[in-house]
Amino acid sequence: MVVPMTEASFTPRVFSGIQPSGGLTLGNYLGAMKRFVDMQDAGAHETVYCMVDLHAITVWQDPADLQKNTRELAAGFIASGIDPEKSILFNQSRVPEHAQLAWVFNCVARMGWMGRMTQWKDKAGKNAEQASLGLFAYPALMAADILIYHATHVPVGEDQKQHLELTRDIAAKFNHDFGVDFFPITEPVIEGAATRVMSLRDGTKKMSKSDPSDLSRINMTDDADAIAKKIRKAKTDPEPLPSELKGLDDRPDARNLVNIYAALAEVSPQAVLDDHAGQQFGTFKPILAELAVEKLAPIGSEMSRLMADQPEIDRILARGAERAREITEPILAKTYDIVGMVR
RNA sequence: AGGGGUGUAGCUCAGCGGUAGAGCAUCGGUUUCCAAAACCGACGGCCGGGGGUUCGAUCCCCUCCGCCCCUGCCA
Repeated sequence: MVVPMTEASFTPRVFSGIQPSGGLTLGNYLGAMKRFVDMQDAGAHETVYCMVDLHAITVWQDPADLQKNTRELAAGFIASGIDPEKSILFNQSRVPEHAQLAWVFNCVARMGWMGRMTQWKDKAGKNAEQASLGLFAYPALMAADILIYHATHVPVGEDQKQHLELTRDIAAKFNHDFGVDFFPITEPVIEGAATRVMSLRDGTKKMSKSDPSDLSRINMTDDADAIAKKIRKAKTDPEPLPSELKGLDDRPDARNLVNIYAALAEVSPQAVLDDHAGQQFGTFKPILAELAVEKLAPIGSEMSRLMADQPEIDRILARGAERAREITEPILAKTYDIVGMVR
């Protein structure tokens, strides 16, 4: 594998990872998976998608659950439209170069950089003493995830922007320290109209797998009845749908349902209002439920079909890892050369 | 490492020798165009683990584990 040495000649390549920590929701699907599929199908970049199990264990994971969640996430990727031949799909721990490059980056990154990460401060908080060392070092592993592929583009949500900045800092410091132009300065791909899917019980909170109420979220494994029920019980207000988006400004719950409809139907929110302005929720909800069932139930059943064939999933991931290593092995080897490891 | 505190339902806590209770959360019902609010109801706990005293331990004693605070040690 030829390692391109100038910005212009880096292979256009997208890397993105999702933690297999369980509970794929509609938010993951509309916010990430669907975009991953679009990028894959657009064909402008090579696409590398990874279940980051090594990141997951920065906080406690039950081993049996972790295995199940990893396979379920893989099933979710495939059911959502990721083609394991078009894209490279695998779980992180199967490609050891991630962890190996992360160690090198641990020695490039500075404690101070890590300590400033807002996600670290949020998650560890005042209990930093009992947080794992891995949670602190997390951003260095993430930088390795990206740079072991020389990824030029990474789709990032607002919450990951700071980590990508750090990835760029690490790449720049590495290049500077060793006097090379080896790692690309990865560009963020900011989603335009990012679909932020909010809780069905509280339109001001993000839809989350950890919300105590299962009615607050739609799981990708929910069947048609569950999907319909959750939409029927979703929080709303007493007003009919407005004809203009402005009318949703202070109606987070209503806006959320409109946004979900728009994302599922692949139209703009305004287009949804054009069709449904004046409707009461008693009318709108069943229509939305029907749409959601139509779009999501097939994905859910495909997931369970795949989950029933575990050897097939494992085979796909093993194959994905093989393909990944064709990229990562030469880049790690070159990195070791640069750093001065005798091989 | 030493001293002190603490560990009871998902969460915050009450109980303190006779095998547990509240609020909130969750779920269901009534209501409502659907929801929300309100009201009604339900679910939910080897009372951190082990040992001991006792007729009997969540409650007393010992020990282990986890967490919090202070001091020290190390750097």
